[in-house]
Amino acid sequence: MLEKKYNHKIVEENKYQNWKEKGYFTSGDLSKMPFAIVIPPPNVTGKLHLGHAWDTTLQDIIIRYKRMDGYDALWLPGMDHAGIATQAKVDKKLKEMGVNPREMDRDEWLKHAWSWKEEYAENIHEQWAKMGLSLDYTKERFTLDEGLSKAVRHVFVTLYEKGFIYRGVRIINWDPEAMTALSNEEVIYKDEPGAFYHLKYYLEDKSTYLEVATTRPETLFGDTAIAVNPKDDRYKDFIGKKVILPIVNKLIPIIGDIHADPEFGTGVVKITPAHDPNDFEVGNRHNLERIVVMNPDATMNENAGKYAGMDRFKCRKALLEDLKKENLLIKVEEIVHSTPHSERTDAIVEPYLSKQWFVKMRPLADRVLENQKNKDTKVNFVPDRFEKTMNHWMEITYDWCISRQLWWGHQIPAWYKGNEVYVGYEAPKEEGWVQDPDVLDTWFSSALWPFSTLGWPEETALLKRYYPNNVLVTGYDIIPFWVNRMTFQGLEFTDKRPFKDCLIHGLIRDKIGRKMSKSLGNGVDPMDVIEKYGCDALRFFLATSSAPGMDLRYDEERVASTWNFINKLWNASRFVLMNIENIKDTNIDASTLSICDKWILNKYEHLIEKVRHHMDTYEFHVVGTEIYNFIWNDFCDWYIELSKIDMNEVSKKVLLTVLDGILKLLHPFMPYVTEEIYLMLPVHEESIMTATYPVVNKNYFFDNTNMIEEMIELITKVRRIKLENKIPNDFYFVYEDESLLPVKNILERLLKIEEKHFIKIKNIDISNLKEVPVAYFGHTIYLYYDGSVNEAEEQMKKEKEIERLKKSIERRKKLLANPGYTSKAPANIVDKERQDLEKEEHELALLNG
RNA sequence: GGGCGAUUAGCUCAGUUGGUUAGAGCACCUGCCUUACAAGCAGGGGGUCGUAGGUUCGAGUCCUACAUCGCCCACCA
Repeated sequence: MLEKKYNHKIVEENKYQNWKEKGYFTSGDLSKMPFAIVIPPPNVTGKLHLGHAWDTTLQDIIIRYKRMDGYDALWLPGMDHAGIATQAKVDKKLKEMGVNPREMDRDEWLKHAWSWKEEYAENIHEQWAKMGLSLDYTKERFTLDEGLSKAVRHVFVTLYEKGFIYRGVRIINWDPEAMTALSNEEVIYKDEPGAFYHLKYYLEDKSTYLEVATTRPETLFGDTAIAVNPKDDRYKDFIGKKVILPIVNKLIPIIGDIHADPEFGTGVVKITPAHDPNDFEVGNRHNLERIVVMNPDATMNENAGKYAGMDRFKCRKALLEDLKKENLLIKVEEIVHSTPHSERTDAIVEPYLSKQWFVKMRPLADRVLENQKNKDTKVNFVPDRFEKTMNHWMEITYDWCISRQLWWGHQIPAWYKGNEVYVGYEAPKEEGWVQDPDVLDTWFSSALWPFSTLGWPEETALLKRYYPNNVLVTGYDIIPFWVNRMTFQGLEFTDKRPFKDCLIHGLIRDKIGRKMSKSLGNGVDPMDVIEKYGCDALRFFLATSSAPGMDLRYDEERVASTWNFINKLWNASRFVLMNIENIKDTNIDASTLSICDKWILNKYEHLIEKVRHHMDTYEFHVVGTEIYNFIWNDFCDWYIELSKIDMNEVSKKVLLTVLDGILKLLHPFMPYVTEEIYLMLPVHEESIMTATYPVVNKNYFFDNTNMIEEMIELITKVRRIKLENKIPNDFYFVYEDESLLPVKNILERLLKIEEKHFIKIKNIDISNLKEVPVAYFGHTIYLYYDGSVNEAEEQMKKEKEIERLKKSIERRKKLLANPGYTSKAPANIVDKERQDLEKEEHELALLNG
């Protein structure tokens, strides 16, 4: 027998290990239709947070549903080496141990990194298990494993040979802390207070000066021109003359270039081609020299003269002092401007001239845009508005900087010998070739994940069977980094979309809507939630608390209320199990069903229909609401109560049928508690995981169960009247016609009517008692009771009710008199309106006596 | 500057192709320890759906404008 209260700790113990050992998570049954999802590989940098819990819960729900529904369901697990993030963590750890990681041998450093990876991978495995995720571990991959590395090399070499990968000197985003290049997507702009420094650039003859406004004065050592707009009347005559670069005291030209916006600042802009992407372009147009003024760690280099060796911000301060002394600083205008930060280290990113590897994006992006026009081959975003996010990115994207000055990652398969470059799978045989020390952007390998994990570039059986994947589930914040790149690489290398559907969810926030972050200290560890409320409660909460694509606020009260729901299910199951011990099957002769049995079976079959539909459209919040309402309101509040009145073999089988079904419907959401209860049913499979997802049984569609709905309305109404009028329990229930006799027992029980007080109207003289007529669906019953109190109060209530009915009746009559309504609205809607009108007229007539 | 989302009960959120009296959880009020469950049961109160127009027989839902909040992208000398 079940415990009286649901205990998630006992229920969740040992089940995962058992499922895993029995091989329920393993895909590969070729007799079934394939269905595949690859997990978004978490970084091996730390603990999984609630966002991961949400993302993986959604996937597990889909995969468990499909598996029970007869598919060969593959959910492929894996992790991401997360280049810059992991390297930063490993470095930090080494520094804490008193070691300077940059002075280490690369191979020695990598040993530390791999042991870090092993440690964190184990943590992640433990957390996946706690979450109950039905991952096929036999196919687990890691982005740095041999097969995936081979895929990465193949892609690099192929794109290089096609001319889609090139090496060049460009302005890139430089992270001076991690000392590596970054892609645009890895730069986060934050509004921060700063200043516009207005400087004097004197003309060669010192006759006058031009006022230049800059936010980064320390880059002036790299100035090789100043620019004005050729159409700017204030300055156009200066074009071709020269100015004296402050402090440096060398001459640089004044050029005319449209980059200078007459509306912005002073209209005069200093040009620093090696430290600004726009200036770089200007420099190209005017053949300007590029002078790099900083070292990779963002200290000033020898081109900064006496400031060499200073940090860029210390240099700024010192330089401003000197400018002031020389009377070259006009003013300091305080402004707020957006400052680029590194996503991983938060260091202020320096636009930096540097030789890097790039992917030429235009042809790859155009192919995606073209493919999205074909509804049979495009990636279907859910909700579909997120397609715009991808398409917009494809329209404006420019070349992707893929080289990173790191050790943790796929080393670039390029070798140099003098000025010669070789790109290939293996090092050239001859002596003297040196491999590029850089590694590839983490996202370069992640972009191949849907197919590289299945053995590509080999034409493996797995690839043929599970590619394209059926659905990818991720948050909208990852679309630019990952979804977009998987899509163009998928199309380029497999000629197919990587996945048919892309289910997008939002971000998880704290109770007052803030992003969860370490600095705010508002993060919630899913393992703590599981400890307190259980995995099933957390999963159901996460999956059903928001509409697709919307953000989700973590609210512990709601998790607690989910726990209550599970407890309700637990106790309903307890009741059923207590009553069906002798039942051996669920075979029911339909002719023996009572009207109550029919009523619940009919509702149950319609539930299956709705649930399947919303599961297929990923509307898990609707599924949750439907199941919740069915279990709590229909099954527990009514059917179980009704079944107590006349418990028999048939109703026992109905109880079992419905319980069995709701456990299966709930299993994808709540794997543990459903398994626990399911295995106690008198009829069951080896595990609920191997049971079949409920299919609609049309034999249990009944269209004549309205009587139960009417009875429920009557009971509710009488209960209310009893409570409102303080009617004592020895009241009389008086009926006029005999339509209620079939449910006499039910009424007596649920309304607590004494048997001898359930009477036909003429049978007894109760004229000394107070009478309350109750109308329901065209019929009337009367309550008689000793009610000498509250005469005035009741009269008021009665008048209020009459007023309400009159208004409502008037509204309905007006509506039904409107030919536009009756001719255009659907017939069933109009009929309902007529019926409701009749009902209300009947009620009004009663109240008016 | 471009795009997207949100605005519904005290709080957190749902609301399917428009169907006319807008739902849930939590909180609140009343009455109950009824033999599955008091973390429960039986009832109840509470919203002019951000504002202003429009389309329609009918608008929370569709259109236009505006407001407030948030996010993304671009720019930022």
